[in-house]
Amino acid sequence: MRAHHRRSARDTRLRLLDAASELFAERGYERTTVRDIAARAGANQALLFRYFGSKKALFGEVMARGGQEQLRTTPAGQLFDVALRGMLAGGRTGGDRSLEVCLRSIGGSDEIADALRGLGEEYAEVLATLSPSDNGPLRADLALSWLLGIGLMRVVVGKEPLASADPDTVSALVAGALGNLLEGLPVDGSAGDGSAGDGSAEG
Amino acid sequence: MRAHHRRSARDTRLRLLDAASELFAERGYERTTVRDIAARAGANQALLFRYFGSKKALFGEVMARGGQEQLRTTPAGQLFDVALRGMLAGGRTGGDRSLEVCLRSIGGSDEIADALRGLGEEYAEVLATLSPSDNGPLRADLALSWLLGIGLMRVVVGKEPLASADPDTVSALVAGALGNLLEGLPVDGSAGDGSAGDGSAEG
DNA sequence: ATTATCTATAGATCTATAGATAATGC
DNA sequence: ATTATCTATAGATCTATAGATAATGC
Repeated sequence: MRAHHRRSARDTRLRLLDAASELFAERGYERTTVRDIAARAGANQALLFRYFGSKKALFGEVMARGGQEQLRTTPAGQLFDVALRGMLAGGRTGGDRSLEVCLRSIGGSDEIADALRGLGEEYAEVLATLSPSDNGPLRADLALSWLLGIGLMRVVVGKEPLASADPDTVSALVAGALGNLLEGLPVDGSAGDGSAGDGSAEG
Repeated sequence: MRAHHRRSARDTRLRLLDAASELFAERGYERTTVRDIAARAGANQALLFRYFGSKKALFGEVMARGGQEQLRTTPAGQLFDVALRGMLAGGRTGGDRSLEVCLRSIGGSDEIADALRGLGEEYAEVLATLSPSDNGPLRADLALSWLLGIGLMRVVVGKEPLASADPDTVSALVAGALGNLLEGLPVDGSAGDGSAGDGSAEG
């Protein structure tokens, strides 16, 4: 049972934010109502508007909060595999679910597509440093597309056998094929020394 | 100007079906209203219900109509490339847009996810025949995931440079990488072959 | 007379707000 | 007294239906 130690606007605000993060990841933006969020947070629905202004503003805070943590804490060479595994886990590891939120919210509104494009640009920028060829950015987009497509089919659509496949197997298959595409990907374990992409390439 | 030669229920029904196909592909299921459809078809909104019963039933007819034509008319070995190019064209070639409809409608309702899973199963079944290995179905799912992910990033999200990339270039890059996956290269031949894989270090 | 089409509206959501109530700090 | 919370409802959609009207075939 939820224990409302005291009446605290800060606590309630945080509970709303957490509830929104979960529900957006589970159902996407459109299918989550403000009443759903308030109910899970154990708060009154009117408080959501008091503390966040609007449902869209709350969505913005959710995306801003998690979002780029994974990007900052992961070396470029491991980013793809880490993000893929996070997606394959589907929230069971408590990691960042921003990509999942976007996947489930696509089609909802242009703002959602903008959010996914923005997040994608940050991922792709890092991945592009792994491919020295002139179309490195395109290769990075294709790698990111695969990541999202796998999340779509596994987590959102639930297509078998992918939905129940062992993460190690999926990761190995994808890494093998992607080795062709992103030359810097540590297919052999040693190529991705953290300095490979130096950070000077794309800004 | 639209010329209503005569009052024909059959014609009106067809115009509604066409308008729905276009709009669902452009905006997805949720963002398309029955009034939008009726307006584009030049028909009254009430007729949609008279002729199809409900918006969902109309969606079902749209999906059933196009859907599997591509599957029946394309040899297995070309299916992936044909479907990928259809997706890259994004409706400009007048081909089947069922996959695009699904992509834009994801998150709308469980029925949509069901529709995409069903369509995906038919594609994956064909693709699986290209990979003789024991995890052929999984490889097929991964190929299909890539196809959908590319459509998602290019058509729905509009991520650059992928969104403006030359279809031939994209097709060549993807085919090169997928050659590893679908033609049975033993990427996953034995789990102990750690050199080919992710390394067990998850990060 | 039949049936394709249109008008008007019920009924179900959902976001958002205004104003009342109740729990805190002083 | 201040401010966190709750009640009640406005206002905007959207799907779907009932019943009226108008264009066809006989």
